[in-house]
Amino acid sequence: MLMMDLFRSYLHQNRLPLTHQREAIAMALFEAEHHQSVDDLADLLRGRGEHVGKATIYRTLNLLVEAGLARELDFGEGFKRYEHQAGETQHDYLICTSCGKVARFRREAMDRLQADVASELGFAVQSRMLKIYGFCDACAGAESSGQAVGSPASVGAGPETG
Amino acid sequence: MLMMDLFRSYLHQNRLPLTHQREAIAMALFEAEHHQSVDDLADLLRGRGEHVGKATIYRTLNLLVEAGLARELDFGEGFKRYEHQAGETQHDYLICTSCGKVARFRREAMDRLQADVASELGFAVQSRMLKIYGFCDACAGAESSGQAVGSPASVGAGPETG
DNA sequence: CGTTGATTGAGTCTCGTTTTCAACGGTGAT
DNA sequence: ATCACCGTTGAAAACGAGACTCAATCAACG
Repeated sequence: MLMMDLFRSYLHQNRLPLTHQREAIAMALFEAEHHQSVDDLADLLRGRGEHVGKATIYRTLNLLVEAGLARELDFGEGFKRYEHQAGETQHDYLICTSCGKVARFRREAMDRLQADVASELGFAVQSRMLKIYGFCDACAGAESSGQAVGSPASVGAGPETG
Repeated sequence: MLMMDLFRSYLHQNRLPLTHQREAIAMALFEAEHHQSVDDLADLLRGRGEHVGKATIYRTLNLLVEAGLARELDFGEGFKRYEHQAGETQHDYLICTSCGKVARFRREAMDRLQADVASELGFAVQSRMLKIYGFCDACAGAESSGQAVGSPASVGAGPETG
């Protein structure tokens, strides 16, 4: 697997040992289709009969992020999620504040806009995180749409409203 | 002050009392120019001779967010920040991963892009959070720019890399 | 193989945020 | 004004994600 080779290469070049645990954690993340939490990964590994401490999962995920092979995500759930970064181009997120569904999308225009703004304000871009919050198709029907001042404050899964 | 009136109105319509603490906290946030942490606000209030417990600050900030008068921000510092939402239009953020400086910007194109994507994917937008990470002018000079696989993993104030 | 130096993991610690609960205080009615 | 109702307050405790500790373990290289 390519991703695994890249990880091995990263470890080797930084004189870090490739342990059984690191391999198992990286494999689990690389094989996963969606963004995984640390607990997700712990469960997944336990299911495979692997004994891996959570501290090690945290440490290995940080390694993978440093290696550029994974990205850290925060959908406001109170804990982080991780997804592998298979050399894919940057993508952005739509998040349903009702059911929590996350959809990914890509727009060239977004990259251009980012480059324009950055050069204008004198920033050298490293990465970005765009999250658009709202209601997905399925959830749009219901919802009391408590709009700001004056309503019952029925905001559900309150996102990072910024 | 307009913001304060809106808050009063929100409380009244929801049959919630306007306490001295709530007024003090809201005032402090409304008067603040930049995004404040809970500790910032606690210090500020203490400096004014107001005795307000942190639990109350948290609770009042949540109220303000529900009222649509404040927004919650997370710049990856390990704690949340809040800024008042004075009916201003949506804005986005550039964050220096080296010194932590935060710059705000606005682009019409961003709103259009958001609307396009949302309608295309069947989402009803509530809000968004766009954070562009990179190095500001001042910090761009130094930095070993540890680029992904193979380098010393010298990632500094690692942002939400997603 | 043996040595070296980093990793592992169960448990502990940290710290932001939430909850608890008894005392307190707005608010609207009287 | 006064009262009663009901939500608020705040100190302390609880909570939870994530980082740290340290002795035992293990990968890697000669």
